[in-house]
Amino acid sequence: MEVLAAVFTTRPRADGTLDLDVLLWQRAMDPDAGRWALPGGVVGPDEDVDQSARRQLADKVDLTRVAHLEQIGVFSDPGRVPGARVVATGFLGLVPLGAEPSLPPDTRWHPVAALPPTALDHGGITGRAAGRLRAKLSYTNIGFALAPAEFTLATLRRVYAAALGHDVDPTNLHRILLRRGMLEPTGTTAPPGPAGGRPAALQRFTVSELRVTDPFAAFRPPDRPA
Amino acid sequence: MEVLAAVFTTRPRADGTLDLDVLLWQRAMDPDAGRWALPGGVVGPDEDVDQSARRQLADKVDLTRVAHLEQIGVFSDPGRVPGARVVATGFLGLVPLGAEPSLPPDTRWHPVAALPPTALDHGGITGRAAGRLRAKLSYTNIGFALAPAEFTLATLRRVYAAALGHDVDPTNLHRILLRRGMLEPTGTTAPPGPAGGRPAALQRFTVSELRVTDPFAAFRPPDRPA
DNA sequence: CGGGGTTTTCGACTTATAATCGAAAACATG
DNA sequence: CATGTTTTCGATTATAAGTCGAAAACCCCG
Repeated sequence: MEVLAAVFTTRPRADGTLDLDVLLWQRAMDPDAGRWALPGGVVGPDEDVDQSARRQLADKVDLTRVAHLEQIGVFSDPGRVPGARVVATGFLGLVPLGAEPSLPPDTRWHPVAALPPTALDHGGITGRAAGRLRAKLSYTNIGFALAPAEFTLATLRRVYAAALGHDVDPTNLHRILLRRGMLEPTGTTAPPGPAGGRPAALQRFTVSELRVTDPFAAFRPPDRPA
Repeated sequence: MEVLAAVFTTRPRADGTLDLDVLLWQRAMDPDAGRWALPGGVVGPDEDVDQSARRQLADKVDLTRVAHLEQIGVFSDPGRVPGARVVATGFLGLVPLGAEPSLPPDTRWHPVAALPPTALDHGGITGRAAGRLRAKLSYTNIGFALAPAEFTLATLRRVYAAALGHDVDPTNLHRILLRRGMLEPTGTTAPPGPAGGRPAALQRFTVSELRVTDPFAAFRPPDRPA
């Protein structure tokens, strides 16, 4: 029994936009030596898989500030690794923008849109994790785990755009997150950029743990509060 | 490594409404002798957990017509069972209304709303599975796995009401499922009940595998098709 | 065979939420 | 202080869901 974590963050690109990256380390030994793998390892006898995933990230890639970590599924194909059968629990992890830890050698962030050759089934696990992230961005407050503690709406827009893979409308983003009570202004403003312009109000997420908004109010009972 | 499946179906109650039930068997041996447990068992060396769950259901409770089966998570607390640590993968299974198989002795359907004393952590797993079912009813076509092949809108309403735990509006149910392209009329009608009344048009789900409707179109890019 | 009772179906309206657009606000620079 | 830039927000439109009630289509009974 092992755990494998696809840890994502967004990192600045040259053109000012952000890129969705996943943390991978390059295998030195066979099988799949030279290919890139997800961090993880064997689950200890006195920990559950969630604790184990946290521990492995701290131990192996010095990653202690994972803002969110959740199971995405069990990968148990008998042939997923050569030799004896190893069952893996896959995780989705998120690190806020700008909170990247110093990485050990052989460990690097890679753009999810252009993965290097991946080891074993780690590419598939990464894809599943990215899909889960994209889905949850639209009906949960999971953005808190990708955004910095305080941020401008323009920054949040770039974070969402990077994770979703398409541009988002800033008016909608603001109004929807406000309506759901996920966002609130800090009261302070960020200094304007080099080109001037109105200074942006700093925002924060109201809660820093996963909250689900009713995906659909559909079929709602007559008397239930909205 | 074991699998445990919370298999649900809806069954008629005396008052004409439906009840959401889960399949449990009564343990004869310790630990937790006499308490009720989820069907499942140890994963074999040449099968993955999904195949294993299907096999166990077929072998142990003669359940071959599970219309839907999906992972809901890994349960790995070192103390979840006495003795050596056993990691379990939990599953949500669904059986259509009226498709109940003949059950082995010691195996019975129990109302989810009033579970008998459950073994180990099986009550918690059942709760998680029920929550997943309720969530997916509102943004997927998962109803196909609870409804018969053909059904009237009134029946579907009762199925949804049982699974969700609250009444649903038939007009909304119809219009929403139609709009999403999940439902279509068969062209035939069901005979009216003993009290007469307009005969109901028979309906069916258009697809019989899980389809997710965009939970939110939120943040949609300007040019993406709806 | 026509009226009253029953159930289903659907149109019409209201409300809630999201998408789009553009103008106003608030700053920097020359 | 005029001009350019970025942010913010109000106004409008579009889409989806919730609510209501009437019409449709059947039964039974007198």
